[in-house]
Amino acid sequence: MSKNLKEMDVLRQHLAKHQLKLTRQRELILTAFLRQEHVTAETMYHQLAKKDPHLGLATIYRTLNLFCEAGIAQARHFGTQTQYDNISHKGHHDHLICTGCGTIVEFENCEIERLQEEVATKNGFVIQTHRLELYGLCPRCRH
Amino acid sequence: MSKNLKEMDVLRQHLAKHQLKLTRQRELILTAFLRQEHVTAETMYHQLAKKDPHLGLATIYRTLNLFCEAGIAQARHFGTQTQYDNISHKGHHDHLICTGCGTIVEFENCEIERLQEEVATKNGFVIQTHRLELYGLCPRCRH
DNA sequence: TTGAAATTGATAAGCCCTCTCAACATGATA
DNA sequence: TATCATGTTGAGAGGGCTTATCAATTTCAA
Repeated sequence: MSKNLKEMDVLRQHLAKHQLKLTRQRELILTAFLRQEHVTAETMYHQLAKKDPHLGLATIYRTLNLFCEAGIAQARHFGTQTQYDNISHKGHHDHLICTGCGTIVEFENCEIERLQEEVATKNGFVIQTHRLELYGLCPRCRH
Repeated sequence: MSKNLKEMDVLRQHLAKHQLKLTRQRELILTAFLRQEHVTAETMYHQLAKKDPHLGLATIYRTLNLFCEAGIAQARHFGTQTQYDNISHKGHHDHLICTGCGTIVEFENCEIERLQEEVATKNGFVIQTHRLELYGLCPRCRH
């Protein structure tokens, strides 16, 4: 609960800073978004159809993109679709993605993160964010 | 030269194994593909228009996807387009991307690759490919 | 050389996402 | 609290990129 409030505040601040408004739809979508690790606009569209049958798909896309700008979500292209990851609820994590069944396993590896910083520094870059995806076959799809 | 022959052999073997045929277009596209680091289907379409004005865009897409299946190329979604990377000509590389000016710096880091394998193994996965992108500010954009 | 089977080119179709715009909601202001 | 300028929404049209369709053509094993 308190976590949701925290995210809601991040959103509120972002909205205030850009002369945007907090709408019923944005609250609804944020609440549902925070309950999950990754979502697709399409997925949320179906999930939320029960709570608000008139919620439009365009609004979901717009709102998820808004979350990205606010630093609450992160867009990731997977296959032909865009996945929106919840990056603020818990620490950053990377993905192991099964090319067979689409299963996504999350992982964190400090050592890799440290090496990334090293590479960035060596090139004079300051990292803001990163994305690491390992594609392969999960145990079940390996035969 | 000998390298191109090597790739051509990889393709030939893949074709033979799947009852596919080596066509003039496939040779043409492979030769052009091997000369570059990353390409877009659209890019190749324009490049090859001079050599073969009737070469269709669909054929290029089909052929690049074929190269992916043969292990010669690797598809990567970048923005709204698909980039096809030449992964066999030289080693795999990752990207440092400047969020300020869009500059892309390539890098390789064996240690990171090794740790990725470790993570995959720990989760029972067999990695086929991966993608690592570090987003941040380049030296010039840091003020 | 022949012919079954794969491939091509042109374009239609499909998918995912964004744009458009009239109707509506929000929230700063009085 | 009422007003109203401005942002937002929903529905569908539009758009960019990629794949499917299919008749004509090419490949290659026999």
